[in-house]
Amino acid sequence: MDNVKRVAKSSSNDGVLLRMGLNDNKAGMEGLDKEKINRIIMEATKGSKFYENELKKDQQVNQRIEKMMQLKEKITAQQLLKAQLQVDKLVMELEQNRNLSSTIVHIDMDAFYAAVEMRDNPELKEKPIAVGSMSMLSTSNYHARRFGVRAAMPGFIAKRLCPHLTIVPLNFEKYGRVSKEVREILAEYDPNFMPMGLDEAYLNITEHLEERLNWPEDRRRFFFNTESTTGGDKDGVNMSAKFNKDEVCSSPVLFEDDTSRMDDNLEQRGLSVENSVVFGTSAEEVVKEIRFRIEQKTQLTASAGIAPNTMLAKMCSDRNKPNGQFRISPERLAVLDFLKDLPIRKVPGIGKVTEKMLKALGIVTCSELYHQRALLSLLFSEVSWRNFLDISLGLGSTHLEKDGERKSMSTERTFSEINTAEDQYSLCRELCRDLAQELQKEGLKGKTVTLKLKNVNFEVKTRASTVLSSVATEEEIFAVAKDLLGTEIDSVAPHPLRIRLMGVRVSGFLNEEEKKYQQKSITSFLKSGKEIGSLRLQTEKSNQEYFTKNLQAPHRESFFDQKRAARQLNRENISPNESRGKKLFHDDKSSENFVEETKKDTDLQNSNVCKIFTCPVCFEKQSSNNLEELNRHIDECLSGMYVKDTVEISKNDSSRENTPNFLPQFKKEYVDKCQKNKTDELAGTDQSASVSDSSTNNNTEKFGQVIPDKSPREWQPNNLSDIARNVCMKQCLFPKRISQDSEDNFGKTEHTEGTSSSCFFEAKEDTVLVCPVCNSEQKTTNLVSFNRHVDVCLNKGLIQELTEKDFPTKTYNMENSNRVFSGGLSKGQQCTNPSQGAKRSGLTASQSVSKKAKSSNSKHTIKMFFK
DNA sequence: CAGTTCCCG
DNA sequence: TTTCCGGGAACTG
Repeated sequence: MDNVKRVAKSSSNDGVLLRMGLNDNKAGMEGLDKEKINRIIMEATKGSKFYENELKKDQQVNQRIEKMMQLKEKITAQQLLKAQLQVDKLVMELEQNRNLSSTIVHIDMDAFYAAVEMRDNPELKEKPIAVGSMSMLSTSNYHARRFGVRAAMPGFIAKRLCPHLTIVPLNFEKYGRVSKEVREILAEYDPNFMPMGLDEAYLNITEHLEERLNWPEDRRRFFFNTESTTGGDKDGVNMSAKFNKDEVCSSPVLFEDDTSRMDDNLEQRGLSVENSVVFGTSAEEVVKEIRFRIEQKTQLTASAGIAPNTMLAKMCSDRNKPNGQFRISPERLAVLDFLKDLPIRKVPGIGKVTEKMLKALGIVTCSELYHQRALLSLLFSEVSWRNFLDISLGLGSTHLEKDGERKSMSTERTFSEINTAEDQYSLCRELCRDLAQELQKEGLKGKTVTLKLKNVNFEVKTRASTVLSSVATEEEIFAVAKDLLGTEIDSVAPHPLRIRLMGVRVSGFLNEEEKKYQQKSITSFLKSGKEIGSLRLQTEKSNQEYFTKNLQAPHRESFFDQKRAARQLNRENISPNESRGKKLFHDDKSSENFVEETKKDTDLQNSNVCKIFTCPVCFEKQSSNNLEELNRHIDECLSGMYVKDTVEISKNDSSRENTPNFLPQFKKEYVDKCQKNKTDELAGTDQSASVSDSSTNNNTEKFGQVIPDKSPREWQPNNLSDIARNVCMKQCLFPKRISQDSEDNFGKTEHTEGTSSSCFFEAKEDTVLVCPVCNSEQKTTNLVSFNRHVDVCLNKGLIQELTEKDFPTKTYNMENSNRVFSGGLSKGQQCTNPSQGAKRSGLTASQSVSKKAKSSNSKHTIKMFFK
């Protein structure tokens, strides 16, 4: 309760400042006059619309926290105990699969944009500078940071903090060029390295390290660039410089690391006859070499982190910033030690909001995150708490997956207030045009169009619409977007819609197959069909007059108009190609003609002509005048799916008809079982529970240990061998988040109706579960019971096997357990290294079974999974 | 699927 | 005067 109150009361000013990145502990503000900075910012901020909105958002977060705290109050000791058990089973599994064999490097250019600008303009060197505009800064140099000037701060506020601040406009082209130079170097160490934006990258140097061992010294020797750089000496001896002699950013501190390597380096430097240096073969040396080469080539410094996975590497690169590096040695204890007092905010993926939520639970550091794992598993979604758990154990992905296909593309613009419909429509069209161009570059077509609006009070709204035929061209996107916009304009009418930002996004891209299908499908026919008298498909809104008027009306002179003019020019060049397809039924159509046409459409629509559509395939009159339904019908007609679908649907329906009779009884059984399970567990008579409960071991508590807690409530280690434990874990079910409205009993929390997220505790009613061990059909469809049965079966077999073969207890033999377990594993477990693969590596065993089970009506789904 | 929120650079 | 842009992912209804 204290917590609830405290959160609710927490001063809103603090909240806003936090939001604005001031108290942001992500980057330290060494020796700053924090008070003063905060005061200045408050003065510049208070009373603005922006500030009001920040307050509002802050309140929303507070409400979320309050809700969470209420939920927390309801959690019983039993629930927590059970969660602890389950989470700790998982912890053991995760520990077992911990992979420390990769060497991942995160490279982060120091104050990248600012550094580039300083390099290219000597006058800026000693000054506080920021890159961006008066309304927004992208980054600042370290000098400016001392005044509290930071990335993502509006320039005018920065100016108040630091009146001498020089603001340099962005020049992405230049940064891109520099970035490319850096990437060329990185590629030599890992051809598959993963760039993250212009100034960051991950490398997997595991292979390089191996090869490097056999390299001759000369291959690790690099020369100072005497053309244009300092040459890596702190005290000057500037080996420069055609030009740029004086403006080298910060003095490199390349060999200033902690280790004994330092002597070697000194030695190497001595040997290097003033202008070359040889790097060693360790990971640290490799990274020093990379940073050295980056600096020689670009005169810019980088920071780096070395660790067994990407998450850790990223946090490492932050440690000795700027121009430093840090390594976590690939040992479990080193990892845990690094995390011990690390504030969660430093973890990539944990931002302001999450930080605040966790803080409300008393969690600030990663070790606290670990200690509260059971509670978190009850308060947060599966994805979230699993992520928290990974964080607190220092687990992350150990390989660099190349970023997959793009999922959406968007463009948006901020401007000073626009409040007339015509301006808004033309702006919208312009955005669509931009977007269409970009889409075309990548040859993408999407089915969902999202319109984003931010009103003058900084409130953001998004409106989306998914259409059957995918869109790609300006007209196609605009056709959807203008409807969305129209709805919004109407919704505030008769008041004007006052916006400061508009954006258009296209998502739901077609895959290759769908593209093919799309091509031969009716789409183009349909689209042109709207010009055929009998098929008027365009639906128009009441604000249509605005729209038509708008495009014919003269425009204000503005940035956008200029841009539009430029684009128009551009467009005219490409339009012959672009619209060839559609000209089947059009004669030459410029956008003006298009407007005329929509107007006609509107007229027709308004006068109630053409209410009934006729399918152009089967020539049947359609009962609905809904465009989408018609489209669907036609698509189905075309692909012949219609017939097939009907058959399938009716089949399914009949099978569903059986369930109602079955259901009530089943439910009763279920509830009974839950009740029983509950008492079983408490009494410790349940077989699977007793395995883990029969403990003799009492480890001392240490953060991150497999068996960490002495508290009687905590899970205690058992005296089974690792292999037995592991198999036991394989069957582990994870706690389900307690939902807001589930204040009822223990068993019931697990059970909610069909479609809910609790599905993974329960198979579909009409499935039959077959135990993969004893091969007998199980009566229950409750996965908890089922899993328990399998546990029991397995343990029997295992214990037998263990006594027979006398396994060494220490070494865990995956192969063997797979064998023992063969048939019992589902997809997720075939992977030898679950949870460390993909960024969010999907489902665990029990989930994937049940999710599949749920998604299918087939009686044999579960059986299949055990094949 | 639609809408919103969070997070990152 | 003045508080960005674009993208992915997750959650909710």
